[in-house]
Amino acid sequence: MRFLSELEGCVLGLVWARQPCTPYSIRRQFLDSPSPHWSGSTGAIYPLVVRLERRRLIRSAAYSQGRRRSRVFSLTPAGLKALRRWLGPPHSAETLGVPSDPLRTRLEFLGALSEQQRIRFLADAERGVSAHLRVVEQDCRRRQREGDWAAYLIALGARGMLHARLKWLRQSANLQVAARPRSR
Amino acid sequence: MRFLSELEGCVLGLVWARQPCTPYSIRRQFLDSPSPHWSGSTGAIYPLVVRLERRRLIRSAAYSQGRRRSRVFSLTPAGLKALRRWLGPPHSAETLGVPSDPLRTRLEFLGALSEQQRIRFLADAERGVSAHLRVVEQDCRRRQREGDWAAYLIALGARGMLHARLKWLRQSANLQVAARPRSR
DNA sequence: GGACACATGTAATACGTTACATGATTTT
DNA sequence: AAAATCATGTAACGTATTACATGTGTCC
Repeated sequence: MRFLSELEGCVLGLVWARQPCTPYSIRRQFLDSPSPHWSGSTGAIYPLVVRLERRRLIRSAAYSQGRRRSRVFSLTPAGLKALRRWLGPPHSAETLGVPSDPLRTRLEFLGALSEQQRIRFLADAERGVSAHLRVVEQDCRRRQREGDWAAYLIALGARGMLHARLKWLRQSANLQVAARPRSR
Repeated sequence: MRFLSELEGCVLGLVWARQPCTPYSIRRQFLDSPSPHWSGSTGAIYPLVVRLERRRLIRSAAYSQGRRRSRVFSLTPAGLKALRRWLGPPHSAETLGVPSDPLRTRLEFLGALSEQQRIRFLADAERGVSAHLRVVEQDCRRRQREGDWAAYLIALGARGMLHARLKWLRQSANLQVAARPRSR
């Protein structure tokens, strides 16, 4: 019984949540997601659902609308079991550990910029994160109104993360990173 | 002038920060990093530095210690330019957007667990994140003492993110996700 | 001097991305 | 009817991971 990758687990979860559903509706979720981590590219999704079906974690039923023919997926009992196992507990260190953050990665090398560039780096980042935060906050309120609690919690998590990031960026600016010339 | 990937930019930054340095010392950074995002596997690092050298972003000098022979890398002017370009500003949407979080991904499908499992999920996550937070906080204090401001800021960022996550997990538990049976 | 970690790689494998291809449906 | 979009794929490509291979230094 092999482990599921992040993407596999996520797709399995999406099938669980909206079964029966077409492969495209799964893909749509990734395309519409505000998180840019997965592109939801065709070359990722279509082969993946084939793999999941071969492993008997999902099964498909023929489905057609008008002249267009497709199929809809649903979870098998083994699929539900695999999903639960993937979800945890227990949680792995990769799940619990510090999530990666491209902005944090970059800040480590801020010293490679000129002082002026550093100031612009931080200002641009703060502006950009603020903008994203506003979008997520709106999303948050919408989901709360709609009463979909799972979606609301996810939005809350995203909001908290952006909020923490923004606070941290301001802290960084205050700590006068800009005051430490170290350009080489 | 092609764009740098995350890993390429990061490695370039590491070379910038510690030049002249051996490929292994680069790899060491990933192996020792508390963030589990990149494994620092040999098959990733060694071919990557070769690529960077072929693109004339870094250059190597022969170097030997005793009977063991190796090479040390340093940034070329083009490499510094590429690093600065990768760092930004301007920042891309992928850099600024909501960072991915395996825990958040999983929470979306919490309804697939039984109520008891959900409670354990949240408790286990809270415990695990707390443990990580303590480690990061200690790291934070150490770096502050050592006076390496760049490293301190990174640790602060990691701490803030874990802190936000923990707060969110408690919020989630309080919002009684556990009270919504939706198992299928 | 044998065991083990250090240091540097290569090969097989897996998988996500981009680009391309194709037919159905909707819009103009 | 032409154009755009929806929906479903396949192929080529790049690259990160694991596993394997090899030689050096250190420790008992």
